[in-house]
Amino acid sequence: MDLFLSTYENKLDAKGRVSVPAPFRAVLDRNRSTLYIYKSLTLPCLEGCGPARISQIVDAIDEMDSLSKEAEVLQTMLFIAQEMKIDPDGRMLLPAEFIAFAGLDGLALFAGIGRSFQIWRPDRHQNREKDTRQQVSKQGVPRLTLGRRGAQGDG
Amino acid sequence: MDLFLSTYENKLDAKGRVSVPAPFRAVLDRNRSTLYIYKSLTLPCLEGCGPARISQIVDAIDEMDSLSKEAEVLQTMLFIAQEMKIDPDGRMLLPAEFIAFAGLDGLALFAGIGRSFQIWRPDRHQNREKDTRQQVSKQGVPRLTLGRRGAQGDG
DNA sequence: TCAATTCCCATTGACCTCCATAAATTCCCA
DNA sequence: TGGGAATTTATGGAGGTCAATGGGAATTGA
Repeated sequence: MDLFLSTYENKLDAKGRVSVPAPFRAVLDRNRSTLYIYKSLTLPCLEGCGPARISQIVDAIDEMDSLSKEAEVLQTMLFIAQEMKIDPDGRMLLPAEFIAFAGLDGLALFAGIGRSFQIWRPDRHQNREKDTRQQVSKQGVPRLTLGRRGAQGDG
Repeated sequence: MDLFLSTYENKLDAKGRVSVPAPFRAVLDRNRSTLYIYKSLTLPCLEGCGPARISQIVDAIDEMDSLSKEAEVLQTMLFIAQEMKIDPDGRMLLPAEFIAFAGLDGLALFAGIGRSFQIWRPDRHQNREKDTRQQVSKQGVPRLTLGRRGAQGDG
């Protein structure tokens, strides 16, 4: 199974170019997938995904009342998403608006979270892990039910 | 996957000409599709799509009582739609009525929302993203049935 | 003939590709 | 097991290409 995992910290040059971590590129190449980046609706970071996730959103919109609040949220996800072209050296060009939104300043931290990944300003991400550990020590961890769901063909 | 995504802001000149964003043209060209523009029935913006979307509307009308109010609404979408010619430089000529309807004044913001796109006066559109983020912070993101095995590996 | 539209050309600037270097990792062989 | 070579990756810079845009000429139609 193809997954985005681990974290990588790469430099963001003055033009807004940043290398997509090679392991992430490998996942995309394997599926001949294009890469979509959008500003998170809930966190101060960027998110990246492949076409499958985009298709889900489009299909979901067609199923619902296109004037509902829910549909509008999903439509927002579409028009804030951008298709990224990866150059021959494995870099993508982040629009200035995205850089500003995530507060990136010369560094970009890629955090793989399974079927998608996030791009953080490194120091913000550090706080995030710390905060999570604090919360866990207070409230414990969520239930993690590793049912047979995950057992289906992974290879 | 042929979809309209992301946003682009182009200039509208004194003749009413505006460049159709190259990625949108690519989608239309790939399907040898003509472009249709019409005034939104519900929002102060224009909408654009290819023949496939028009066909969906036509089919929907055929399914319903042709004398019903609902059919009349959908028929309205059809007779206000105009086929756009795209000149050799990738521009279309917006009718004065369309420009006035959307309140365009020298700028046109194209917002891709999947199988269609919208054309907004930029300042009107800015509020939409902001409103959506407020909505999300209150209500959360709509459920996207992350279908079992929606995993083509990249989502 | 006038007005509106379509086509053509030139300019600008953003984007993409190419090249070159440096660092890190992997591979190979002793 | 260790060291060195080869490959891969990350990064910086420069140039070519293409999209966007403005202006004007040619065409069309009333």
